[in-house]
Amino acid sequence: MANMYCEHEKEHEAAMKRAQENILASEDVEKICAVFRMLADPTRMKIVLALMQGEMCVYHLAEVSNSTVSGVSHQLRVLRDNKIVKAKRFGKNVEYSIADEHVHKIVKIGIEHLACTMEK
Amino acid sequence: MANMYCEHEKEHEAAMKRAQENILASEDVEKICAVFRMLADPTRMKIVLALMQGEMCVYHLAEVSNSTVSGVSHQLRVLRDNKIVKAKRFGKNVEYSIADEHVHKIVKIGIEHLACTMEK
DNA sequence: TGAACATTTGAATAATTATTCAAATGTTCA
DNA sequence: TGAACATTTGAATAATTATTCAAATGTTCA
Repeated sequence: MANMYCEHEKEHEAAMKRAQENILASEDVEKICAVFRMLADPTRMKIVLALMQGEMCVYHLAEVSNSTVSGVSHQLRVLRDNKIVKAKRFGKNVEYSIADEHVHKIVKIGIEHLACTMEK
Repeated sequence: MANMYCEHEKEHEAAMKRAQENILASEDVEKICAVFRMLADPTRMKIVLALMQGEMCVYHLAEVSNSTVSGVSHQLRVLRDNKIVKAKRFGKNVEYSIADEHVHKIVKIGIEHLACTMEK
């Protein structure tokens, strides 16, 4: 075969086709990113890691994440908007919790991945 | 019990303790975030989604992600630095692939989570 | 009702980061 | 060696976003 771009051109182009037919073609890429973007900030990650241990109110989350109540509340808003956490009011307090089981799974695998890459 | 902060104070403080004893106390929070930060950008996510279908060189990745070769190369560098992808040179070309199985898992669960939250 | 407390919100500021363009580096092959 | 091509790199610019402070809203209880 003359004029090859690279040694594995056939396989690469087949993979490209699969990728284009797949989710990549859709407008969902931005939405998938948004899920991970929620976990990409230290304050939000601390909030999520804390809530993985149990439900908590805003004041406690501020303390545990070494942040201010206002700052945590801003981040809780975006976490709520992106369905990472959910809120329930109890009187003057609002109790936050992890929105669904996928969040637990994702974070756990992220930690596993990190552990793996560090031990090498 | 007089002077309660909130109805579930006991449970919340227990969860706080667990969180503080846990990973939260360590300096690893930033490192965990870094893993997710890699998946939080559309260009990088397109690269990763493409590579999940098979190995590819830079030129193909630029095409499939609707980006420039230079832009993709910049992103490939940070993906490599964070152990999300790995590179292997074949003559003039560099073939990229997903670094390990955790990356596949994380992205798949992210997509599942999205699907779940959308159908509600 | 109004005082006390918990949470949320908006606007401003500072910091982070993706993209772009030009130039450099690596590799093959005649 | 040097021409051709693939990839990488550095610096500059533009855009995104976390944090902060002040003010607003929600809720309880005397």
